[in-house]
Amino acid sequence: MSSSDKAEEAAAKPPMRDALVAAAFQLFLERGYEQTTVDDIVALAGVGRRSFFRYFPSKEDVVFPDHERCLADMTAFLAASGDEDEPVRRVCDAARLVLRMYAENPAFSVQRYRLTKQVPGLRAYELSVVWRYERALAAYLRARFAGRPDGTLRADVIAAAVVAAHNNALRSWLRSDGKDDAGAAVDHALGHVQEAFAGPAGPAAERPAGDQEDVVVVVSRRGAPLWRVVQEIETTLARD
Amino acid sequence: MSSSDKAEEAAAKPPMRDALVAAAFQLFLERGYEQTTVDDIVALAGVGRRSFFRYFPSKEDVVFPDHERCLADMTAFLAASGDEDEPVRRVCDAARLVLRMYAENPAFSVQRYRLTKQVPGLRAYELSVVWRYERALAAYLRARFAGRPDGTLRADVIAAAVVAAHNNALRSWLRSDGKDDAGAAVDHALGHVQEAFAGPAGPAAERPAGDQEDVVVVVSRRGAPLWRVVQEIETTLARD
DNA sequence: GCCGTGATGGCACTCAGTTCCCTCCCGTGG
DNA sequence: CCACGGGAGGGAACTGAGTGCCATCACGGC
Repeated sequence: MSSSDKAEEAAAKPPMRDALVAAAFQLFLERGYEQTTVDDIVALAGVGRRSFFRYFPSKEDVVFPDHERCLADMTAFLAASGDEDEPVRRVCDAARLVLRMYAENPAFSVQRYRLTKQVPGLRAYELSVVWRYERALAAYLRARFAGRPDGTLRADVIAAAVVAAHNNALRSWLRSDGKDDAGAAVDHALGHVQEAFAGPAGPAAERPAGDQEDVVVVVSRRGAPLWRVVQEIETTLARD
Repeated sequence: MSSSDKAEEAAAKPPMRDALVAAAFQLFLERGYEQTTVDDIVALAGVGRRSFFRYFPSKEDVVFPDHERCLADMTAFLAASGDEDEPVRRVCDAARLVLRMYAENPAFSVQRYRLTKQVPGLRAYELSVVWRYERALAAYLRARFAGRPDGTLRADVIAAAVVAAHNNALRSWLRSDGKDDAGAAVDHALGHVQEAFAGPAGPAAERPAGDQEDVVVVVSRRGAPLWRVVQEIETTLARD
């Protein structure tokens, strides 16, 4: 048996880390997050209290054991992108990396979602994690939009919109207990964002289908005098 | 002197609360946030330790003493809005309430900005505050978009974009030490968001210059496929 | 056999936040 | 004038997260 333990340890780099996560979630689901102390966790895992804080900087970190790696993956993904890509599409693909991480362990993700939904402290921690993703996306877009007027503004807004769309789809998937098609939901949500931000500052995004006409649509309500419509068209075209 | 103290106490509802904020910021600026303990603050303010936690649920709260009131103002503002308003414009105006709060005390806001920029714990706390603003905006938009396809998605994305644009302008104003024109910067930033989201579900905002004729102008950005343009016309005419 | 290194356990400490109880002040009613 | 009550503040003691320091143990090289 000792040899099999040895093999398991060799397979998984940090057996202790996984044991702590398992023990922590068992207790969190039994008694709740705040009713569980770090001493409880290390007692169940059979390790010393000090070792817990060697693997997790804080009690909250044990709830999000793989976000650090995912964040590193995202920054690497963005850093490895060439200049030929459409930036908005690129950050949408980066966001899909996060979804993939959630989808790798649906049961775990759903459990964690239920926890974070009801524990304010965990919600706050999750916000700081999401914020780091958003800043990674924004930094990439800022670099791509550098020099453009309102480049940083545009970068920040698009990053926030991408994160919000991703989270909207992710949460509805989590609420479905992982039954829905997460990939399709995120694709759909990110599609809306790409539509909204495809044009104004980028060198025209290639549309998936259709042509690249410069389209201005003017809809006049019933009863508007024609000269007003013309005026609207003129002022609209004068802008930008 | 005791009578003057009495007068001061009568003037400001919570003299103790203000004294704690003043003492806290004095020490935070002297030694830094993490190097200042709650005991230091109450010692300088000359009050008991227990009283600190009577006024502020946590040490972080003393850094954001007026956000609770501002959040209440925003929810009241949104709740008091009639159905005739353009929702996107309405949430932009709600966001301006936050800017106004910052602009009321420029020196204080700049000091706080410098603190939150370098203390991770305060940044995390600020994120949770901002998140509550964003949820208030999103809840309003969700109610307004109820029934529309992808209504909640659109609400979440717009709320996130509005908050991001507001924060972008706010931060650049804070970095200028309160010298720039904060109102103009925020107007400009929010204008971009309104432009980006004027189309798909809400008819465009009325142009700033010009009168209020019944003319609705929908601008579809260059590069939009023709089927999208047709869809815009249909949905715009279908409403109202 | 000796030593350096890295992983772990254990102990004591700081500090945030809470609980419980005390005192003081002030107004009110007898 | 006094008794009473309630609210604001003070203070001791406690819990629990997170840290620093050191002892221990396993392992591999010499």
